[in-house]
Amino acid sequence: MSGAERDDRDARADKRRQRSAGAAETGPTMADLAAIAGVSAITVSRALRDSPLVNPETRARIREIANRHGYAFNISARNLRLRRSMTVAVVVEMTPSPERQMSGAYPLDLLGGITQELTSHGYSVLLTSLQAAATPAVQAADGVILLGQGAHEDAMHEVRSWGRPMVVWGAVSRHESQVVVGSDNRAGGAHVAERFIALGRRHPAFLGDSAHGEFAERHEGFAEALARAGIVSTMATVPAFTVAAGADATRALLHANPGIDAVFAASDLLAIGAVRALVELGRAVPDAVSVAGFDDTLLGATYVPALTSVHQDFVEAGVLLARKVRALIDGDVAQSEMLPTRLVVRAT
Amino acid sequence: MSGAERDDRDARADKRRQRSAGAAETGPTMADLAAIAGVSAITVSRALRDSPLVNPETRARIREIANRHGYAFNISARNLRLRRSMTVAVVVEMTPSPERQMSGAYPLDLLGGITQELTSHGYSVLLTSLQAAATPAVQAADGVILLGQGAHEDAMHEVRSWGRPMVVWGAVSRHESQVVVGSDNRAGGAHVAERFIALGRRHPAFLGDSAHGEFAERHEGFAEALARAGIVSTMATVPAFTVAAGADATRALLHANPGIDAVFAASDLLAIGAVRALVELGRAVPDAVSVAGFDDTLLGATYVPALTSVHQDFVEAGVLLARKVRALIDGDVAQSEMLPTRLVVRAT
DNA sequence: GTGAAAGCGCTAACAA
DNA sequence: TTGTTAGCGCTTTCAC
Repeated sequence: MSGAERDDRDARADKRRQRSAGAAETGPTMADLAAIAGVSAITVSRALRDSPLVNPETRARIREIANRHGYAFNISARNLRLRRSMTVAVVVEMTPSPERQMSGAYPLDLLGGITQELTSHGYSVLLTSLQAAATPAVQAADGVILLGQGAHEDAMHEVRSWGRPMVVWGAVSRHESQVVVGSDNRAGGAHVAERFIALGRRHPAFLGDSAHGEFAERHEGFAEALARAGIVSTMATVPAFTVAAGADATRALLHANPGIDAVFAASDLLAIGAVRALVELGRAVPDAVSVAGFDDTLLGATYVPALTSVHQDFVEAGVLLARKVRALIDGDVAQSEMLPTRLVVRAT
Repeated sequence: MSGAERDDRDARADKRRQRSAGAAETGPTMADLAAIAGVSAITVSRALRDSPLVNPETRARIREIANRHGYAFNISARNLRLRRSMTVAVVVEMTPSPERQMSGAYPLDLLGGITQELTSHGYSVLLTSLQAAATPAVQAADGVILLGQGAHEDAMHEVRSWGRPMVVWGAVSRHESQVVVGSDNRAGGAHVAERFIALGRRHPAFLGDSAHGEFAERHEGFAEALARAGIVSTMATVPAFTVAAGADATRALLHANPGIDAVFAASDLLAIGAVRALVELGRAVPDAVSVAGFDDTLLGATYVPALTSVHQDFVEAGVLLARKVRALIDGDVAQSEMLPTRLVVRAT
């Protein structure tokens, strides 16, 4: 580095220091690196982006200088210039409510898949709750992924109104006009039905709530598969998705229908409630009554008796969600998609 | 709006369309609003920020115009100008490993608290895994919150090397030089010890791993409180934090020390493993052997028998973590802090 | 109470 | 292969 160049750089830095007294120390800019390397700023820009336009030697030299001077890329400047944020907002329901109790770490797996896929393609993941979603940063996101359990129609409309590419996690069949990624809830329900049939069960019941899109799909798959075998199932609606609610509903169910010999619960939490109530009522599980849950949670697998449950792959789902927003952002088309489910047979 | 003004705005928009053909449609800018309102851009800027410098009527008018024209704030421009990102990166271990299995939704609660506190103060939450942490956006964050279980020394050093304000979730006593927020693990351990003592237990054991900072704290609090009562505890180290590992370690423990009459496991998962092994070995829980876990997970509370466990408030912890990075970012000081824990007595 | 000027750091477009 | 020019949209002086 020549003396003149150093002077140049120092002068710049001094100027900066002067202008914004007290502001955060900022490192060198591309212009600084350019001055040091004796090239123009645009060449630095190209070199750092591995543009084929720049001479390999020049690039190597610039790279080296950047490293040596601790150069930090200014992403705001790029985003301003490029008019995109390279950011995807993920809207999650994070506040657990009694009615929508978290049945495990599943959103975390979803988030893991999303983050993995997005960050490896240059995007950042902006985490928001629906309540705090209307911030400028979120509005500026290039795309939105909407997670959250339940009948989140409102959330969907709200987010859609932002006019950004959007992908939703949930019940595929319910939202034709959206790009939705979800598990094949129908097939999951059918798997359970088939198992109940194979076990010779004749009076199965479903524990859940049709207002919840994914639960409704599970019920449909279940009821249809049973119907094909000439079996009619009973529907028991729960007011909440907790163990206690599952137990209460099961007690009521058996009071009204003492002949029930199989229960398919829309979630593992409800299933555990069902097992608990059944045992209390003196019905042996699984000898007298079979039980199956949904989600294949650690909770269910660890419970005694270990719960038979329908497994879904949340990490894969997260990756898929991320891929689809990316496609949408790039102006490509994206289709809704269902991930396969499989029944994990355990003790119930 | 006068014809001339409309022309102005349209001209601008046309120009924009021309320059960046195919680029994303961009809405009006402050300059556009200014032209429409017949004021200068800086007045619009001030009005939109509720600056007291601007006449209330002018402000109202500008606000209205902004709304009517669907004005969207450009956060990249502001950040570039202000030289900060108004962003906090949250580094989470999201990929569950056999050795560090997720024992519940706790990081989600932490994330919930963090997001709530941060977004309500104008910050965005940037979600990253440690693997993908070195992206420009993360590097540009105004602050970093490091989550993640276990002995994450490496992660800490890595993140600290970025030179950003940083706050860590974990074992407070282990990292004097960092700002750490954690539960009062020692007190938690002591609570369990006191209960075991009150129950008349004389041969208690700890199930965990001292290499894990938080676990070590739990053990210390436990052992010290017991020692004060003249009781010596046994330490059983587990190779992993899973139900199976907890069960194996418990079997080995009882083989070596048949007289064990109480087990304090460093996590609920391990505790469940302990209960399982004890029952298999014909030791009644809690009649012959008392068991306590840590985290007060849904998993433990739902298990049969319902697990006695030490509760920590993760949402509150998240809020605290967020508050401390904010303080650090603002150039204030922040101290490490421990959150109280409490013992939730259930069936074991 | 309002405005003019200037520039944050980067990159597309168009030369050379 | 490299450089010049210009400007993304915002806000901090400093002036009126």
